[in-house]
Amino acid sequence: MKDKINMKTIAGRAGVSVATVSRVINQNGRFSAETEARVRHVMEEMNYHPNTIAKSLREQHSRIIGVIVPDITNAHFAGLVLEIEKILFEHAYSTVICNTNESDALEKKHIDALLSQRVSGIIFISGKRHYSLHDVTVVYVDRRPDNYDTDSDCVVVESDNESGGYLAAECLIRKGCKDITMLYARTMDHNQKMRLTGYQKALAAHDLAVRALEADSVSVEAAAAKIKAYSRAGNRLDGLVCTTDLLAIGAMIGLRELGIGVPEDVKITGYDDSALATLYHPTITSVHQPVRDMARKTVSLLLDHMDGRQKESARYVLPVYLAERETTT
Amino acid sequence: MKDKINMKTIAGRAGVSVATVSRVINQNGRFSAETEARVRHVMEEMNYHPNTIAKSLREQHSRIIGVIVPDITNAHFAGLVLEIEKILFEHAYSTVICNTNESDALEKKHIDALLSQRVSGIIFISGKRHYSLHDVTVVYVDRRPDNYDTDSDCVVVESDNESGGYLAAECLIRKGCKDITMLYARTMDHNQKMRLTGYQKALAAHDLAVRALEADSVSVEAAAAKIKAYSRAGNRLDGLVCTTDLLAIGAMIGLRELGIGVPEDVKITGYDDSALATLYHPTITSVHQPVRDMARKTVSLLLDHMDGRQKESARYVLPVYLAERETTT
DNA sequence: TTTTAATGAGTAAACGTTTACTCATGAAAG
DNA sequence: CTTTCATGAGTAAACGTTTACTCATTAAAA
Repeated sequence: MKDKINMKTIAGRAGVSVATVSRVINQNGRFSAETEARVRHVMEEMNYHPNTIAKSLREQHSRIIGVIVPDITNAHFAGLVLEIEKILFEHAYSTVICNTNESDALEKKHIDALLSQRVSGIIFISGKRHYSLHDVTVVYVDRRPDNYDTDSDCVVVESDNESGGYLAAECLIRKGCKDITMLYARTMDHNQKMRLTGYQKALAAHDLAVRALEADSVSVEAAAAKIKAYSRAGNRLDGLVCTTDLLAIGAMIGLRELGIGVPEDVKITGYDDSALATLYHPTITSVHQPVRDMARKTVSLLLDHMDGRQKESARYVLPVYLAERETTT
Repeated sequence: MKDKINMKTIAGRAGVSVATVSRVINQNGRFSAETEARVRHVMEEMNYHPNTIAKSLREQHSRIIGVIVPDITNAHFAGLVLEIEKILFEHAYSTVICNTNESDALEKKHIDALLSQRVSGIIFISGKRHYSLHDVTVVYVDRRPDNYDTDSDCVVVESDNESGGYLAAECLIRKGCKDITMLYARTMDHNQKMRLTGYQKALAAHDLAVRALEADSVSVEAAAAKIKAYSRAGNRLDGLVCTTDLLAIGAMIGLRELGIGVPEDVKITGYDDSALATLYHPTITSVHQPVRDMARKTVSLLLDHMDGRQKESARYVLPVYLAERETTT
């Protein structure tokens, strides 16, 4: 094993003390230009990388942010992670990713591991519960924790789900639909509820009857089954607001099997504006969430709270828009 | 600021020395059952989490693995990351995610940051270049680095792209296609080339003419444009092997605009067996890569090399299979 | 009873940084 | 010529662990 190279090595080779090397690296205290040049040269030569672990120990913070996400495979979450990681890296933070696979036990384990790592902060993407982690600043994005109301010191960044539901429903109404239904999945979190609320408000505003269908799960099969059952039962239907692009696709598959055309007979909206929405045939009208803005806001809030620049808890709701496509023409 | 709790705090409260606390935590040396109970109780009580940073500094390794990925948004990469993170976590390793966005400069920066963090290992997902990082063990997955041949100490896990190309072509031949073409994207890496090779071998084995189309990029639009131009130029076509599901979808969109039916007039295969393949209409026959196995193999190789249990470089090629669906019926 | 061995637990050094003190040098000010 | 002050750079403590040495106590062996 060849001997470790550390500051002492560099200092020795450059004929200075470790303190001076540290000062050069961090552009801190005082040092002459020629000292700097000599130190830098040796560092290059030996391909030296300052040991972040020792630095973290000394400085008492790790410059690591933990990101807890239910499933990185979900395109919407992946988009958020991508942006968050990018922005954090620009601020010289590393991102450690934690997949919980929706398991509470796994989430707990991940949190413990992050606390042991003395992460500078934690971002929960679509986190269900609010943990009051005393020593570390926490931001929730994409979903307000279920116990939001009870506990106050909680920072949340969401998109405007109620408006999303409203916009989708309003679009169908504008296109002349009279028998509109919403299709959501059984596992209904706060976001889904808000979308439902928006949908209800839009219909009420136009004196239309409010109906809703609950699929057993957020899957193509469940959506197809539900919509087929609904249609076969003789219910009239010419507009469908889905809480997810996947549900919209499932619905279309179900309707196709019944020989019902989209958008001729039934117009449909999805939610999330995922890649699917533009690739599918017909292309899907979908509510677009400002993923990049959400990531930006999340990171800036996190950094502000970490610096102590801001203390109060807050909730930010970012605007959405409707991307109109073939399913509503 | 309330005072830090560390081993000394715990030791004091439990009436033992820090060494004993450490031994209890790590189940190392000797200690009595009642001492253990007392220590554990105090730890619980104070909600103590051992400081990984100090531990890492002392033990000279971080138990962090860096995963460098071009784009976490790509479903295939996201799947790999998900599995890798899961397996690593089971082995008590953390995963720090590094998106390079295909930028060499960013990749370099990420590598420097990882080396400074003294990561225990680095996994390159679909990495272009092979870096000889002396101090850290490296495994490449999904793609063999371009300079693989020149440098020897390099561990690679791939799936069998040549077989994939062969299987896809063979399926079309079996279904009676005579005028078969491959559609690939200009940015052709080693994997794409292997798929092309497999395709060529299959056609040659059945004495069929080998043709290939190059789309300007791996996008729906480029694929649609290319396939329309090819068809309008009067070329016969009844089978199409695409190197990506996205290209397959693009091709179908282009053909649809020309009134050409899939699979009646032209049969098509995709590659990656992404979510799109089963959701699209018609569902897409696609080559399935063993993502989970690749992740497992990658992690086990990494751990073995880190332990020094294995030293030699190696290349592992995992088998693929063809998921047949509507586009080839 | 004496010797030997096993057990439980403490002491202190080391890991690689950062930074509060310190100090020598030389220039400017008196 | 003395005093003051800015500059450049070194010394050593601290961050929170782990672990090689200790050593006292007690049990087993002789």
